[in-house]
Order: sequence, then structure tokens, then C-alpha cells
Amino acid sequence: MNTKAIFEPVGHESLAEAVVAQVEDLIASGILKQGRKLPSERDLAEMLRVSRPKLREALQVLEERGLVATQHGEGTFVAALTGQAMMPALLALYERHEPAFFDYLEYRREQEGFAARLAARRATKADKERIAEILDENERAWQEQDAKASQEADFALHSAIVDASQNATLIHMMASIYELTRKGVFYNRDFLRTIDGTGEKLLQQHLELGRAVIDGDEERAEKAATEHIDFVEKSFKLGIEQRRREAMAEKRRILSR
Amino acid sequence: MNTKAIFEPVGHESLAEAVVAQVEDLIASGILKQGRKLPSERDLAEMLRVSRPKLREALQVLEERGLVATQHGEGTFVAALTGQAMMPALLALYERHEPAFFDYLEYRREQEGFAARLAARRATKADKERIAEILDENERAWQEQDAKASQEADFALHSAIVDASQNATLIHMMASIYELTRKGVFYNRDFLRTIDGTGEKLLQQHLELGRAVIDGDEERAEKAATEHIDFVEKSFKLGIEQRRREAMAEKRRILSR
DNA sequence: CTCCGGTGGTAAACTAACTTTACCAGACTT
DNA sequence: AAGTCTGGTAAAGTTAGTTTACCACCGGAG
Repeated sequence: MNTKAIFEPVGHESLAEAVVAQVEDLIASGILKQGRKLPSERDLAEMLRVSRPKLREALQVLEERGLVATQHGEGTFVAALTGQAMMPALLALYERHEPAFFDYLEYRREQEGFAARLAARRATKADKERIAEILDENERAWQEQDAKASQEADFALHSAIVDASQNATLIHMMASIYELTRKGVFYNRDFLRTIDGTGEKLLQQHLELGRAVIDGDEERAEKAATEHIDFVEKSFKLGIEQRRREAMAEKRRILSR
Repeated sequence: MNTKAIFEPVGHESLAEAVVAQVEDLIASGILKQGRKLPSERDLAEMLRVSRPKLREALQVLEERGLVATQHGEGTFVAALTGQAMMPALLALYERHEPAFFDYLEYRREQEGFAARLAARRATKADKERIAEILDENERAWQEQDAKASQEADFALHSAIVDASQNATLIHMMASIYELTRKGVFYNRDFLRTIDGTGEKLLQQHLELGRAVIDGDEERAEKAATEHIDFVEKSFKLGIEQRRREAMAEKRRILSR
């Protein structure tokens, strides 16, 4: 065995990329809030100890990603991330920033629990029928190993439960988040399914969640929702760790001297 | 409040640094083992997609850090890290690589448990007297708030217990590790003490460990040792997270608009 | 209204980092 | 002893980043 597969090409971070990363971190962590004006290019360049052209290069990347908007003669501002137009930008941001993703899950945990409780309390007959249909679709997709349909069904379930909560504000907020997550969900699900028997557990969790809402059991519904998110979070952390270890083990195996 | 404190100077990683980091990772994770020959500079430069001069710059840094040794006409080799001469290099490496540090703790957990069990079984009267003395010193240092003496006493306790295990190989291995950790311990302890009432808990754990050995209770001693390391690991993770959150909160506070 | 100081937008010349190419010197194989 | 591996070194060429300067747009002050 040779050692060639061990060493990977190393590309060093360009200066512009470093600047982009720093500003992205500030936005992703919520330190820089939407609409906020950034310091002028000259000032910011001095703060970051970077030349203005390179700073501008970084700002252009951020603008392309929809995270900031610049206005000639005015200044550059953090884009409005809660507006629907900005969704893809925030999603992409979360994909690049692992810690932000877990913050997002933490938030989801609260919201999903709240939504499930309200839904169990308030769901109309029509809501319950819709949820029941989705659960059937969920099981069908699982049995037929139809990954895409399964993902869509999962998505539909969460959406239907939020609808059943009858709270307009909640529906609006979560609609934004789901729209945002949609592409992310696909990626996430693909990743989750690579871990052991995670797929079936997720199905069971979704079934339990839906049935609890249909039964009108608030406590059970909230518990099912939060435990579901907890499981997702745990699975992600496990999966990330697992991948890291696998990558290292692979390198060790290659060397086996 | 202005926004100046938010943006920190950004220095981008030099190419040589990136190469150093990659090779360090391979060594720290144990993929590249001591004495192993690295590919030739020409090959390695090609693998890493880096020019040879820059690769050489990186190798020189690694050599200064004692991680590799190059021989004219022969090649460059991973230095013998278990040899006493190499200790500072590995220690410094662990300080720079967080994951490696936790791997180190995992290893310590097993070894300390083993040592404590053997010590409880085999400690002579002299061993027990020495351990008792160290425990007294430990308490004295704590009461007098003498941080330095407290650290030394902690160190002495672990060392004495390993000595009491009467296993030459174990003593030799742990002696290397302690020598390695010594400077690190200071740093670690300073960091640990910044977290809540950690200091007193550590004292209690050390007292329990020492007394269990003196009492000859193998099970209790092993449990005390592993739980001690578990606590240290948990505290570190907590402390790191805490610092991260504090840093972010500080930035938020500055903006408060 | 005009003007002025702030802002972003652009381009040129300059400097430092990195790459390419070439050649030298030690060490093993034949 | 020759050939070919290895690390050691230096020069020229290329790319990335900095500096400097000037232009265009906006909003408020006179």
C-alpha cells in the first residue's frame, strides 16, 4: 500500500474568503441583525486589516449569497433574512455553518413542541383526516423504499401539524422555516439515512407524532415532537462523528505497514 | 455604542501553515506513526498541490516543532514521539488540536482506572504513607488558596498512585505522559478553575481517589479515577462552550442598538 | 437651490506571496 | 564507479494582495 491517498490537496483560504467567513459567522449567530448597517468600506477595511479591494471582493460574494445589500452612496446593510426572498441565502448559510445548524435545531425543538401541543388541542376533523392521509403515505413510501416520497411525506406531516395549530403567526413563521429547510431537509435526510436503522426510527416517530395529534393528546404530542428533534440532533452529531472516524480509519488502513 | 469591537482583524492562513496543519493532524490522530517515512518532497508537493519551496517551508516548521526529522539524501521521518526528548512537541501538538486532546483524555481514563485498581491492590505501607501526605498537602493548598501548590499536589497524587501500582511498564508509560502533561496541566488547571466551583469538586475527587487506594478498595479506586477523568472532560467541554457563548454575548452587548 | 462630506465604484502602480525551473549535494543500489 | 533516488538552494516568472488616486451617488447644511 502506498501513502498517496493520505495526503489531500491543500488549498489555503484566500483573504476574501476569510472575510466572508467572519461576516457570515456574525450574521449566522445573530450578532448582526437584519437591516443593520455595516461600517463603511474604508472603516471596515481598516478594522479587518484588509485592503479595500479585497474587502469589496468579500462583500460582493456576500451580496451574491443574498446576505447583504449595498446601496451606492448609502452603505451596505444586512439583508432581511426573515423575508421569503432571503430563504435560500439563510439555508445555504446554515449548511456552511455547523454550529448555527444546531442552534436552528434547538429553535425547531421548541417550535415543533409548541405546534404539536396546539395541534392536539385544536385540530379540526379536516385537519385530522389530512394528517391520517399523510401518515398512510408515510408508511407506503417506507415500505416501497421510495426515499423521495418519504421525505416529502415527512415534510408534509410537519407542515400539516403546524396548520392544525390554528395559530396564524406560528403558521407563518414555520412556513418560512420549512420553505427554507426544504432543500436542506433533502440533504439532511440523505445524510441521516446513512446511519444505521435511523430511517425506521424516524418513521415510528412521525407515526407517533401524528397519532398523538389525532388522538388529541397534548402531552404525548409535544413529547413526540421534542423527542423527534432530539433524536435528529443526536443522530446528526453521531453521524458527523462517525464519518470523521471512518475517514481516519480509512487512512490508517491504507498505511497498514 | 459603535461596532468597532465586533470586527476582528482577519489574517488569512498562509499556504505553509495549511500544510503544517494537515501533517500535524495526521500525526496527532495517530495516522502517521513514529519513524514512518514521509513521501519525498517532490511527491508530497505534488500530492498536496503545493510548490516544493512552500512544502519545505512547512517541513522546516514541523522540524522546529520536533515532529519530524529530515536526513539529507534519505528522506524525512516522523519523529519518535514516545521518546522523552519529544515530549514538548507532542504536548504542544495537543494544545493546538482540540480533538486530539479529548482522545488523550479518553486514553488517560483507561490508564488511570487501571493504575488506581492496581494501586489499591498492591500499595505498600510506604506508598500509602506517601499518598496520605500528598492528600494532606492537597487540602492545605486548597485552604490557603495556593493554586500552584494545589496543582503540584494533584500532579504528585496521580504520580504516586501510578508508582503504587508496582507495574514497571505502566509506571514508565505514565511517567512519560505526566512529564508531557506537566506544563499542560498548569494550563488546563487554570482553565478549569475559571469554571464555577470546579476547584472544590476536583479536590474532593482527588481525596476520594487517594483514600480508596489507601483503604485498598479496588472497585472504589477505579471508579474514583475514571469518574475524575470523566468530570475533567465534561468540565472542559462545558468551559469551551461557555467561553464561546460569552464571547458571542459580549459582541451582542456591544451592538445593543 | 448649491455645496460638502459621507458613501460605494473603479482603475492603476506597487509589493509580497507563491510557483516554476534549474542545478547542487548526500546516500543508496547496481 | 554510475545511476538514481533523496534533500538543499537559488533564480526568474506568476499570481494575490496592497496602496493610491479619482469618480459617482446620496443626504443634509448653508
